[in-house]
Amino acid sequence: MMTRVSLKDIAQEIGVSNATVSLVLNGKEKEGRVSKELAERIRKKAVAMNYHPNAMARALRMGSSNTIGLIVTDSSNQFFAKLAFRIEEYADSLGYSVIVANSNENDAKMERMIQELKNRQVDGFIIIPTENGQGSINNLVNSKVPVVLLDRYFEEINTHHVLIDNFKTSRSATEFLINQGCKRIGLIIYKSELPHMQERRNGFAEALKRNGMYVPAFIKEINYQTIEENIQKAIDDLLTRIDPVDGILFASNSIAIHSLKYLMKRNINIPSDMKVIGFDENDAFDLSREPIPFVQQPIAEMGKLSVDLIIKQIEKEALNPTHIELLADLQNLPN
Amino acid sequence: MMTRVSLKDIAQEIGVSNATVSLVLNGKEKEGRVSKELAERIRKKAVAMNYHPNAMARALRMGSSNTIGLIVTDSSNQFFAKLAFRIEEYADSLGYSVIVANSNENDAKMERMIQELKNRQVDGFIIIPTENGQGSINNLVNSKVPVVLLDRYFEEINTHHVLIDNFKTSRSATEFLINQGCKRIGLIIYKSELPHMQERRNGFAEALKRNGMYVPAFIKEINYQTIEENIQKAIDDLLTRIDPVDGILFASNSIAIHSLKYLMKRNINIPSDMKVIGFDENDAFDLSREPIPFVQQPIAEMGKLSVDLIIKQIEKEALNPTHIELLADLQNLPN
DNA sequence: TAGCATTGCATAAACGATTAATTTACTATT
DNA sequence: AATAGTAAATTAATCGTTTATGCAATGCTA
Repeated sequence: MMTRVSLKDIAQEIGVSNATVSLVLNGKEKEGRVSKELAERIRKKAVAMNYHPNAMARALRMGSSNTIGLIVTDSSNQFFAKLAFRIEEYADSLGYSVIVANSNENDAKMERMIQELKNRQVDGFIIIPTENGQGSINNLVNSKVPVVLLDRYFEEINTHHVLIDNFKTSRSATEFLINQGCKRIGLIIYKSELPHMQERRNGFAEALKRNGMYVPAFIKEINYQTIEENIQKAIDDLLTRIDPVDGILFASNSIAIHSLKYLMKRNINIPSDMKVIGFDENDAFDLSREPIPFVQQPIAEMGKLSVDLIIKQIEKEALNPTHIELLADLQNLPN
Repeated sequence: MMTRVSLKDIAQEIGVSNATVSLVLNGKEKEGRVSKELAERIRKKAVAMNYHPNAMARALRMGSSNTIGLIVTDSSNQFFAKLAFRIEEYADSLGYSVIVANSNENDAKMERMIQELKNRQVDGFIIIPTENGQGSINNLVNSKVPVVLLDRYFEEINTHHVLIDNFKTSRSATEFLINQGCKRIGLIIYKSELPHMQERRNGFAEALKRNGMYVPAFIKEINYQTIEENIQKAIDDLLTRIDPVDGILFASNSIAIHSLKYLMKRNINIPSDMKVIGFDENDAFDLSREPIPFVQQPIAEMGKLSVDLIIKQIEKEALNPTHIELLADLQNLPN
């Protein structure tokens, strides 16, 4: 590996101190009072020698790295993948790099990733927290590390967060099914104490109660780790009742995908036999027999807002916890 | 931001030099000859003080960071997203971190990302190169930076690469369509000089020639940047001929998705009106009216092999360029 | 022409780790 | 008792930056 060009190399070539070179290359020649001609010579030399600053050395010295740590639960999930992509894209345009880590919905791994990213001197975190990751997040917030929670949050932790209004969104998704003529509507949702899931659940319940259609047994809670079996069982349950459901709301992207696969396997026709609506966009929703209606979260905007929030914290220090709740559209609705 | 605990802090607390602390925490107490009791005290203290080494300082001093730079063209594409996920997962199990960057199929951005990752002292690169990124890759290889090309490669650059046998795979995908009874088979493929695309094209042609069915006009080349319009035009062309095609091979994941959406819009029924086969898995393939046959690349294995290759280079230096070509299965075939 | 400000640059410490070289204090050997 | 050997630690240099401080030389003022 060819040895890299350092400040010192430029300094030696020109015959000045590396302090001078550093000042010039950081545009501080005014304050540093370096003569125009010398500054110009240094800049030329830097380009000629193909100099690039060592980000590690700089981060070490400065105590900051112009880097944002992003922790998602599963970067291979299309929703999070797009979110990560947008975040990287926008942060890049503002001169920040992003390091993405996966928690796999595992609290311990999230904690480990936080530590790893801290070791890498990231200036702040955008995090999609895991179910019981409250402690880890709390530690971050208490130690004044810039944090933005994304897509999910904790009631007890008063920090910045960006997400959609899950209650309203879920309610209107449910209302959509009602308007489609469904009489018995089921919900497949993660068993989770996280408020964003609770709100999806509550929004669902609210819509049904308003219409006198609320049946607790139609709500099926499943585990992330055993999603496939749980979904099959849930659907079997919902279908083999005396009063089988005629509509289902899927409370997440993965739930929707797995459910649709199983419904297909069971030869249930959508929407003639069963009407459904899912969360978060997926190519599959557009390509199924009939387009599958879904809740489209404003991914680019969520990404942009969380980057803005994290950078504000990084650069200004003081900022009152901002809670952003965006509206989500329903897509692929039948006309 | 609470100030982090450093080696020096531990050293001061215990009243020894930081050299001693460093030796102990790196398990070099034997060579450094530190007494058992002191070593134990140091270790205890480190845990008690919640010490975590500063990765930047270490990287700066050591000249390496235990980090792999991964450059993909689009991390929001399901194929690359899963690849990245597997790579991160496996590298993590070996004690390496991965930093993922996007090139957006843009040569200049790839070059910029290479530079950024270099600045971050990554120890090696796994890269899915862009169309004209040959120069950038060549520079890396020439300066002895560990590199593994993934999914694509360049004829002229003799470096490590991991990909599938695109010729054979494409040929058998085409043969599948032939066996399904297709008489006029089209191909939608990126206009690209990259050998992996050429091979997909050649494999396609080979299968047709063998069966006396080769018609150059059935091959439609499209641009990545204007994929949507190009695909629509390509499909329109293929369908409005005097001899319209009755089967299409899609040479990439995104091509397949866009094409399927358009075919659906045009009300072409698959597989009754038209038989197709795509590349790379996608949830959408399983959920469409009829499951869409596709070439399933061995993603986990590709990821694992490229990580192994890059780490071997990082740790051993000398290693003859290894060219790995894996076999890919056809999935979702009708029985 | 002494005094003072300004210009133009160099010096050196610091960030947090690693490690070769050195020092110190014993113990063992002859 | 002198010497050598070893165990246990310290010292100090180093990685590549940034930046506060120092120090000449020059210009300006009175």
